[in-house]
Amino acid sequence: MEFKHQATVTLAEVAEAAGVGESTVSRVLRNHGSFSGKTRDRVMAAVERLGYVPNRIAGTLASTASRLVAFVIPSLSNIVFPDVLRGASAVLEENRYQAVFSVTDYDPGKEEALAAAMLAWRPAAVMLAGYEHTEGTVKMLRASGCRIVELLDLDGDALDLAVGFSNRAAGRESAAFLLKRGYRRIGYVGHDLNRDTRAGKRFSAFCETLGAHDAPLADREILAGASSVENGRLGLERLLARTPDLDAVYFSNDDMALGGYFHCLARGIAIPSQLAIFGYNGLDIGRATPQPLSTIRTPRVATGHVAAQLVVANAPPQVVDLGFELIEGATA
Amino acid sequence: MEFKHQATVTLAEVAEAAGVGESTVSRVLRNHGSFSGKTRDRVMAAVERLGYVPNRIAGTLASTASRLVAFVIPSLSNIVFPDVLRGASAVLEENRYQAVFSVTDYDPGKEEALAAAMLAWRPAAVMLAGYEHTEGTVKMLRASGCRIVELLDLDGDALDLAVGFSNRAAGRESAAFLLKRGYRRIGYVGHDLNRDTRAGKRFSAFCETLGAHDAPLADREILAGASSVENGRLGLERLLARTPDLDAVYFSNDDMALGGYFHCLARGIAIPSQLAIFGYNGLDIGRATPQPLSTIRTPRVATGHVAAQLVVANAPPQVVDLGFELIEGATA
DNA sequence: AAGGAAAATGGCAGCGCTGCCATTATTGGC
DNA sequence: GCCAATAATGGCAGCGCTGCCATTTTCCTT
Repeated sequence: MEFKHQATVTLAEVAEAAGVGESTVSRVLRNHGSFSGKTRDRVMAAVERLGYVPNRIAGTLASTASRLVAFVIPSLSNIVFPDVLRGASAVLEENRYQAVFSVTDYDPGKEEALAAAMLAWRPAAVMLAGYEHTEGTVKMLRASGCRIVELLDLDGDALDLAVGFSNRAAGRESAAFLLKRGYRRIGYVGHDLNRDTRAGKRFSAFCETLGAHDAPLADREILAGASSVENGRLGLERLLARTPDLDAVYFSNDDMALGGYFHCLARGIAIPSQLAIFGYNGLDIGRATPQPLSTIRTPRVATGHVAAQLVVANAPPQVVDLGFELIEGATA
Repeated sequence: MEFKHQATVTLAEVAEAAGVGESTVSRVLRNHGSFSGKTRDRVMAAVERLGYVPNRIAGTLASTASRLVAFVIPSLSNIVFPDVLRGASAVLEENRYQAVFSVTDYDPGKEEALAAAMLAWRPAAVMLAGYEHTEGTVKMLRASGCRIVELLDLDGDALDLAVGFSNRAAGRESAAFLLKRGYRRIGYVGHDLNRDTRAGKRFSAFCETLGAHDAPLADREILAGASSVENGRLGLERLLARTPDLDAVYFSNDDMALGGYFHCLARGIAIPSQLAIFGYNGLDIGRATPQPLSTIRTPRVATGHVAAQLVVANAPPQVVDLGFELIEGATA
């Protein structure tokens, strides 16, 4: 059922038509090596006339140098990953690299299978989210010899390149901020933390910080499934039903926090006097709500951007911490 | 600066190690043709032992059959396109196809350049947004012989496959709904319509329908740049400053509409009694706001899903209308 | 005008695999 | 136990390009 390409024009045909050798056409098209202006014109004319489109498959095989970059990402629903792709694709396109991707649904087993499938394309680099990979994935990536970029998480040991920030630090600073503001009865609303290990790291650092200041987490509500606005709303509703005297709630991210915010609006719960809300990600929408959301802005696009630049430049192994920014907002 | 792969294991080496011929290894790995169980085991053992990863570049070149699907999308910020990718990638992964993408920023010239770059990978299919392409793009795609899928727009003539719904119908139904609800002083807040031609189609059909019912568009505010919540807020603010007596506003999409909604919340404008708000896309967040957003829900994920299925099945040229759903909500 | 460096060009092996064909091993029927 | 099917298997050309090397042409110098 695979598609068979029809009569495509080849380099040899262009060479024939232009009355030059194959290597000359190749040199002209890649603008590499020397050739006369006259020859260039004749080649380009033939290319134009025949509608020749170089075959990168053949080119890549012949040169054993790849301009593919593979992304193995957990999700496309969580805006984080499209943002990373966006940052990366701008750089990659400029440098005539091609991005290929696949989505793991936060499943490490699937990650391994998809990483294997990607390696079959012999990419210049594989970009993955975070540090949590199966042993098999790590072994395979190591053996492949291609660059490995771990994104959006610096709490662990990098295999090769790593770009992002510390989720633990984000959790810590979020807690410190709420404590500084005087909140003591703090709850948490989150989504499935086993799958989203980065959210898990934020949460545990958050709790540790609270504990260290004698204000241990008062209650938590963890919803199955992915993060969403509706789950945030529902989560806060349940949490407050159980523990009504909270004075602040930390959400696993802005989507969830917005759900909480809407819940408060709908129930007439005064923010932040009656209940404070704190998110994570710094989505644009959080800055357009009647009260700007208190949150942490993460460098998602920049992460993709820098990661792609490192790959394009074939930079030596390194860890790049892009940090994050706490946005005070008006909800906490 | 391109990356050179190091000593990779080849089919020939596996064949050697397993003590069989190359073609046998190839047959075993692709589970195609006949071979004995004993041979299979020996081959698989050798594959395992050597850590062999097949080279799809070479395989694709040899078979001249591609399992790549190329996406040329306008944006990754607009949730629409990640949603389409999500729907498609699930199907593609199941069928061992690989997705490659690039982002045009709504620039037709860039679309042409990127489409050319994609064709160089000899994909089984190229997926593009809508029908508006440069002459060069169309010519090139046609000549490539690969499948062409136009997404999210059915108002025009399909080149090959098309999956989505009619934006004009969406605009029409939105207008009809507002009129039916009794609104007569209707305004519009939108983003750059020259670039986002689908939003432009909705808008013109919307206006035509209003005009046909003697309630022509009262005023409009078009903001430069991409759609965003903040632009929606700002747009409504400006629109109302100029034309305060509007009773309803149609937004180019839900992001913009949410901005408008937040503006009303912040200014104490009663929704929908004082001002009605209508969006487009049917984002989840619009259902979690205190008043659910009145909007049209579009089948974004399904569009990607169906498009991928058609490609995988190598279906004959056709147009698939997935329709859309009007969500009454509570803001209009 | 001759010599030599530099520029321009062509030829061809080979990247790692698949598809085709030829060959050899098995199997079953009577 | 013999012959025809059928199952297994190997050999090798060739997918379209690039990289290397050899060759030819051009352009200076002196």
